[in-house]
Amino acid sequence: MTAKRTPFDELDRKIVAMLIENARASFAEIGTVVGLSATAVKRRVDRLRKDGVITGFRASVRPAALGWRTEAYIEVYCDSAAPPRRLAEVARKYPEIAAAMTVTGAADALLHVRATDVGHFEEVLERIRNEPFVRKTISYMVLSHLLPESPEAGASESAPGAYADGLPGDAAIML
Amino acid sequence: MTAKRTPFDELDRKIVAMLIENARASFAEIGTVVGLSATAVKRRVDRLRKDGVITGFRASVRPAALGWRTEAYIEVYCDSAAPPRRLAEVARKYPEIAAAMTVTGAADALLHVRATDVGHFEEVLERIRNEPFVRKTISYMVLSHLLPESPEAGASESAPGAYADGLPGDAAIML
DNA sequence: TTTGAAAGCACGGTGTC
DNA sequence: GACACCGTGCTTTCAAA
Repeated sequence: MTAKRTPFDELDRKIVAMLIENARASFAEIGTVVGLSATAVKRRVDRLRKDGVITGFRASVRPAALGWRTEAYIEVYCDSAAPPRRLAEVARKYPEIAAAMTVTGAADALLHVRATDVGHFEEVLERIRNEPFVRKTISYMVLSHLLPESPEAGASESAPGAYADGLPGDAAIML
Repeated sequence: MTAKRTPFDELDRKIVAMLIENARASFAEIGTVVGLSATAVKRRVDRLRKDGVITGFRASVRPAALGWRTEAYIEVYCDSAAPPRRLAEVARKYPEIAAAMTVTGAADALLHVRATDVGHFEEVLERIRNEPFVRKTISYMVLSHLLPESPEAGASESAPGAYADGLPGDAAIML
């Protein structure tokens, strides 16, 4: 069966789903659930990593528990002359920027920013606004999360989503 | 020493930083780096989990590799009579909603949505707009990411941030 | 399948309150 | 004495060839 080299089959789906829920699950444990030997599971995991499906294994941390208590989204409007791509350099420079992307709509880009408090956020915002190609910004402070503060927050998180076995809310999985 | 029960010391900081980079690191490996025995490391990790600092260990997955190729943010405007809190129920119902939060500004809430394609997204948007208390929505499609598609995406992710050892871009850590 | 490594657990030791 | 923390030795389980 599967002589045609299936890129991503049902077994892979289950394995990925399990690793999203618990990245420290042993190969043997995964194997008993999906009906494979530990060795076979390892081979598949290695392949999934090599193919870029699984990009890493990381601990999920509650930002607030570590002092990151302020969160905001910033719409960035750039000079018509400067490409929003230049924001990538800025985003890499500031660790407070958890995500940066170009978007449709009036703004050129959207930044997801984390800071320890409002004072810290103001300082970060000031630095961004001082970038030469930034014309204007609009900030939206996050007041409270309506979902189990998942990965979106920046950390990957628990939250037993509900898309088959995998969960977009958790790890953006289709499965 | 440390009789006063330190909530989060330098050792914890290092351990968390290592686990964010690699959730599958062995306790012994962590121990040699931070200068502790494997047993001591395990005890601290157990404590960090119990205290809710570490919320889990998860595999990071590239959403596009699994078919989630469309991403958007949706501003939601609610009826003045209905509290945006009711969005929490909606958010839990739809696995496509990766994050939902109340925000400052004109909108009542901001949703982070993932879908397989534009057609899928349209369908999700339609369901959200049909919720009785939703008055209006404005969608911002994500065109491209300017950072290594980190956790923000929904999955927790790599992206070698640069805040001391921990990285907000990665796991929103203060450390 | 086999061999070395890691996890898990009970014990004993030490310093502070 | 009552924690809270660490380390060692042992057994079971797992990973890697």
